[in-house]
Amino acid sequence: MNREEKKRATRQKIIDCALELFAENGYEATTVHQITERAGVAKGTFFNYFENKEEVLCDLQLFIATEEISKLQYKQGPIIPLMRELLMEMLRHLPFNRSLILASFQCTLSNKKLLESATVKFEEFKQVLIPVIAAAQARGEISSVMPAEMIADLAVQNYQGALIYWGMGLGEDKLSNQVTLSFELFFKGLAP
Amino acid sequence: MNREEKKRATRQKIIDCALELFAENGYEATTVHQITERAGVAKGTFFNYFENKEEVLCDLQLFIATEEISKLQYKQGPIIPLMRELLMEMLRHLPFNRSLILASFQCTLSNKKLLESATVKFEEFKQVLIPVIAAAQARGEISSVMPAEMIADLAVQNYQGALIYWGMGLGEDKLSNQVTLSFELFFKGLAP
Amino acid sequence: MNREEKKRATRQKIIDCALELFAENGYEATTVHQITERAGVAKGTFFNYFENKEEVLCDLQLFIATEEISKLQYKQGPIIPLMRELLMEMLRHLPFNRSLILASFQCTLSNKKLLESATVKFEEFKQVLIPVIAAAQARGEISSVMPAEMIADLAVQNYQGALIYWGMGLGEDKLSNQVTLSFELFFKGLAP
Amino acid sequence: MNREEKKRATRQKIIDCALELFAENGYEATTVHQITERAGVAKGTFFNYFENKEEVLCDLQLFIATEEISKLQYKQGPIIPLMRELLMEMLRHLPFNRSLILASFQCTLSNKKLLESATVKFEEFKQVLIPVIAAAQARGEISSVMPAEMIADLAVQNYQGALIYWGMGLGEDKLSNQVTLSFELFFKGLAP
DNA sequence: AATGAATGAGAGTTCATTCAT
DNA sequence: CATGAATGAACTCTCATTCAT
Repeated sequence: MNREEKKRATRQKIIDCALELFAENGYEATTVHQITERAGVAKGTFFNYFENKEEVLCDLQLFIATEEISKLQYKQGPIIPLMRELLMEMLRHLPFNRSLILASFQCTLSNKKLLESATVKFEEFKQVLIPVIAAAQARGEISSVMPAEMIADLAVQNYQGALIYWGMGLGEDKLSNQVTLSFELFFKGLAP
Repeated sequence: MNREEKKRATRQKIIDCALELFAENGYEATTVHQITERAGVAKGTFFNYFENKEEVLCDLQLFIATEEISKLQYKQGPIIPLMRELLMEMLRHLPFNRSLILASFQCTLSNKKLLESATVKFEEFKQVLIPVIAAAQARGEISSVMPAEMIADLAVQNYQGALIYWGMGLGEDKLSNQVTLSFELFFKGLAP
Repeated sequence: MNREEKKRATRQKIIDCALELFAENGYEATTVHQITERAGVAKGTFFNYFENKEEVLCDLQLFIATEEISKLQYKQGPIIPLMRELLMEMLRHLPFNRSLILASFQCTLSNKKLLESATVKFEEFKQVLIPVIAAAQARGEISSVMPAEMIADLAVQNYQGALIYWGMGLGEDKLSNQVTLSFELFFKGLAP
Repeated sequence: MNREEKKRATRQKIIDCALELFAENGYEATTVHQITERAGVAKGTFFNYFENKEEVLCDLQLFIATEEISKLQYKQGPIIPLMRELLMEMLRHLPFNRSLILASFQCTLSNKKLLESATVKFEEFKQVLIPVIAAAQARGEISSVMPAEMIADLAVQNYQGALIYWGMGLGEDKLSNQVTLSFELFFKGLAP
């Protein structure tokens, strides 16, 4: 392992331990000392990699895999399998651990910047969905009773709701089942 | 205003200012000093009313009006109007303010006791819903493809999801619209 | 019980509870609130009787019954029975409780005024003893190897030592036995 | 001075200043701020070395040099010179300063753990003395009127009594004289 | 005389951050 | 680049004391 790799490894170790601890105790209650201790580095090392404690948050994976979403707009075909595929893809980027999901949420809510950024991402998600939904409506695949924008809103809400609900320890055993189920019902409701 | 009333007023003032500040800055970032300053009392006064900072949280209204829910089990009639009525009743106990809703969530997530209590409440909500849903299925009002428990799970998730989504500043202008919309789609999906 | 008596009773109740608590937790660790709570009065009442917390200390019985001591100088006869009588008399004014004795000491040491006053009292005790001892030496009752002042010093030290030692839970079961024993040996050492 | 030495120096400086201040104002009345101010370090530094304020006490020298005492049991010869030697050895470990002695006592009394530990040490001291005294009685060096245990009790009491008495500013100028004098009389009383 | 809500200075303690080594 | 001792602002919480009732 050369110097560059070692640095990346240290950085990642810190991030991983940080999220672990955030999941256990919450963002505010977690101290830099705890993080470095678990990561096996000195306290000062933390500040060689991050300007301040808040900055680790920005490196945490959020619930929204922006890249996956943006790919959606170039895809074609019936909306339902498309959405299923997208959801599965997004879930692949999430931790398969309830408290980690919840911790991500807690961090997001406890930090103005992060909350803002999450809101923006949701909004982007929605903007990508709208034309896809509108097209599906035009093709008669789903009901046109509601405007596409409203449906997009409900879809995003549905996605987020499933995540938090599951993160709280409720619902199906596997997150993917919880999300799948939610969207099954969702699309049934949208049947034309 | 006599002594007893004054006491109650002081206590309420502290609670109100606390929630306000939690909504602005989050629970952890809010200091007791800020709370008392805004409430116009001395710092020590806070601790005459609450054993510690954490305890104010317990006086905060959560998203679940347990009493309203438990009434549900004694009611009769078609499930959809019943649920609509329940939802409206529950919303009446919530603050009509996005950041207050979000702050409630943040507080819940930042405090183990509160999180536990919220989870329990959701579970109770679910348990009340299950027989109501099962009965509606028996009467053929809603689809029996999914077991009642699963539907109950999705209903609670839907409720919570709408609240958070709206709390983040997304969706409809009015919370009640957001919730109504969500459940409209939800019940459409459940059509037999 | 008339008004005046009631006042005295309240005052005494406060003093008693205070010493009790001092014995349990020490002077500094005892709060006025604890005292008034145990005494069954309101916090404010404490300050109707004492200017401040420190002042209760002054009302506490110390280890030295000054009055008894001063009587000594007018008494006559062989020194050993005289001293025995004095000691027994002094013990009668002490609490028969190890932790109360120890608490008295702790209070004395934790308060400059009280320490000063205790030192003065010991000095007075010594001054009363000196002529008595000198007279006994002149009568040949006790050894003249040591000057009277030195003997007086050792006597007072002996008295205090027995009290503290017993207060710590060590030595004889009964305080009077511990003191008697100490002085028995003391006087044996002083045999001419 | 390297890093490790500097650490030890800082720690010792804090301990020294703490005891100084305890001697001046007592344990409870001394604040961590005062200690660090006098030691010339920041307030936080105190807590890098001690978990809390109470912990400095544990580093304070008590009145009983346990090691010296335990050596006693392996020594032989007439008891009186043996005891003289032991006492002198023990005094060598004590501060030659009245208020420091008194402060040690006050700290001991103001802290349950410390009091317990001091009582245990006194008890140990006694247990070491008992066989030594019994042997001396068997050899006819000292009177057998009192049981060895009782004599041990009085010896320990005598030692402690001399310390406190001298600590209060009374008695001989030098502590060693006060202790020597006390034990001279003590052993005279024990003459067979 | 008794009450107890209000006060606020000040206590112990925490912890993100710095910087000399 | 890693270290960890030092920092000090800021925190929660305590409590003797006051004073309107």
